[in-house]
Amino acid sequence: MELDERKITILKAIIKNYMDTGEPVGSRTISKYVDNKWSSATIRNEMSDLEEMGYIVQPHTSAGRIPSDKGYRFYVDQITLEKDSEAAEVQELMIQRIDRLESVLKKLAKLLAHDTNYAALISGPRYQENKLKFIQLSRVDADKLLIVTVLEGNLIKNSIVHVDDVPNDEELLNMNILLNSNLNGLTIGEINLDVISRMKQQAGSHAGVVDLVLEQVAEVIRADSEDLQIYTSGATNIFKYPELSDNQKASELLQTLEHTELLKDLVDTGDGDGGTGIQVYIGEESPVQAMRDCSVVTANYELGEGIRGTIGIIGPKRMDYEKVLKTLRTLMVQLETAFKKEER
Amino acid sequence: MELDERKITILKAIIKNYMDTGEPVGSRTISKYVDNKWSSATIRNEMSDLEEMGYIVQPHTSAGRIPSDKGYRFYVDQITLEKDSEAAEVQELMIQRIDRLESVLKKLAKLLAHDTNYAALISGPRYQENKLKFIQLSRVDADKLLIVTVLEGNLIKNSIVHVDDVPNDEELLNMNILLNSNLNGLTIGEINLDVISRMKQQAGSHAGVVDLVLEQVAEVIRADSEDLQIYTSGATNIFKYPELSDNQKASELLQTLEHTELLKDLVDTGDGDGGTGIQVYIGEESPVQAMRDCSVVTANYELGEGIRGTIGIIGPKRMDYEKVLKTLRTLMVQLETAFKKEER
DNA sequence: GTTAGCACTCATCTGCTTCGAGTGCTAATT
DNA sequence: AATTAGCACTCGAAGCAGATGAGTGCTAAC
Repeated sequence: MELDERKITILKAIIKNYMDTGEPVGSRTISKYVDNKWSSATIRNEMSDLEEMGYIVQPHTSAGRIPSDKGYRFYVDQITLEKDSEAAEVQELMIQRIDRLESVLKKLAKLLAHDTNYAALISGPRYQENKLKFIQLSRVDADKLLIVTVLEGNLIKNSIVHVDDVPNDEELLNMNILLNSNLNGLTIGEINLDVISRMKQQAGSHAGVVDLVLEQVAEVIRADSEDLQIYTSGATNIFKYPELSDNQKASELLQTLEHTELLKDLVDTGDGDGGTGIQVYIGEESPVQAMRDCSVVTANYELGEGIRGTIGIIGPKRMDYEKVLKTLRTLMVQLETAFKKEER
Repeated sequence: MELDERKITILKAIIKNYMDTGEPVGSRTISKYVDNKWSSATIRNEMSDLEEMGYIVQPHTSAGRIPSDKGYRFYVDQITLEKDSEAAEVQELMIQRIDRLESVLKKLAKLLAHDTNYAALISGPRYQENKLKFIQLSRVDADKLLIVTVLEGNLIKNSIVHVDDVPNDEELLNMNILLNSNLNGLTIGEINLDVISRMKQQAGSHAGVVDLVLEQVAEVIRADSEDLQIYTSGATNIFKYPELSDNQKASELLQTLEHTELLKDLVDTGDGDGGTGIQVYIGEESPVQAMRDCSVVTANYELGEGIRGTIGIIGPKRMDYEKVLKTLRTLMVQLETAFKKEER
């Protein structure tokens, strides 16, 4: 059977109506929706065909139809086809200043959740290669040193350590030079025993401090590459959609959103394909079990120097794909622009 | 009427039973619970009295009784009286290393939620006086400066700024000395025009950089004192308690837990009274509207140098107060010990 | 090919009944 | 005087029957 013009119109009408109401939609509703262009009986016949073809389903015999995953998929593919040409209209979004990327991302997630009325998710930037760029030791207390570690991509980490034999100012200066000249540009794998023993030798009486510092640096780098940070926002928006908010489902979904490790399949896709790819997972397509009744839209951002992460929207299958896709596309542009500007 | 021995026994029995089951408890249940020491009829009479006195209520005529807020209050007061003498048994909790206080607190909340099966909340440390302790400028790129700001209490903040006229290494060294000698020990209020103009004068050709730095420092301090950080964990645990998990209530509660600003009344109490005070809010006693069906237990931690915050547990009114109080007490001790050790 | 008409299905709603846990009260017992 | 047995009563929960109505599929007419 063919998906002719009329079937497409009807399918779209069903999806649109269902998006609005969340209720199964019947033949008369559609008939009215198309200004009685076709009678309800005709619509019924077409619906019967559409059901046979798998685009719509009946929750039970005497109810209207709702779109199936396949139906949504068709709709989404249509949208992306149509709208890809249309230039993303840039709304004024307030990304004023990237003071701390992390906090900007959190705010962004909040904004996004509030704007769309769906749940938003954002993964903190992962840095492809954790190369050391800069290390600085300073004394902050009589017996404490502050270690500032800057990684490639301007990711900054601090730690404070207690030392027993505190170097004096001049020794500190030398040690900073020592550290930077030996370590800059290295990844953690490249800091081997050879490098370490050479440094210790050069450090002389303060070899112990070198050990401490290296331990901290290793910790910092490891922590960063292991802990994938994922922030969520607006999780409770799901209560706005009856089909998701029965107790069983809501609980499961919210629990999943609370546990970062369950979400990593959503943000881990950025490996191969390029930066701004947008994925739409409808129902069973989702890699996350608890989201089989939802749709998930994810977008990968990439902010130069290999800093990349993922932004996602989680909502009911009847989400407003058009709006979400557009919002995400716009956001990507803005985020990258803002970052470039800051970067200069 | 007097709360005699028997009434107290019965009241406690009702509360204990209700804690286990979450169902209203009847006279026969209690009779069995006390090994038929008294018949159900006697219990009924006593229950009638207890109801009149306001310690228990009937959800409806033909149901058993459940404790009222007043009943819980009595119970909790009893516990704290009895157990205050008992030394808190220190379980081995893994607070290995305070590398970043923030991340430790987050983990703690997670642990706590998991341990108790209630929702946990933790407020990031607030610093009483944001005095500057140390500032350091370094060049990290051809045209970018890293500003590290350490506040009293070893709170470290970083920012990276772009500058057009980058000072050379020697100038940077001088500028660091200039910044530290002028600003150390000052609060933001104390950095007035007088100080600023004096510094600019001394900075000579790089007065612009001073401006940039001061702007960042001000931002850092302001951001820290304004944004009260509150982390929650295990929010979805509330689905384990039927009396909280009907859709309306669960949604409201979860929404509240998502919005930091609604929680600040819970953590803001630390003003007057000393460090380790533990508060128990039962039902209507809670300062937060959405928690009128819950009980909330909060504890204030104080980690020297005026760093203080709050840890809280949110659960059903029939929470295991004994366990929660004990856990929190233990935690406070551990947290302070771990911090002291790190501090040395 | 389209549509009107009609019998049929089935989830939802309403009212009714039954069931039983639990109460309060009274009278008997200790 | 305190305790207890006994009994009538209350009321939510659960189950069932019928009414309702939205929506369908099918057939026959246009």
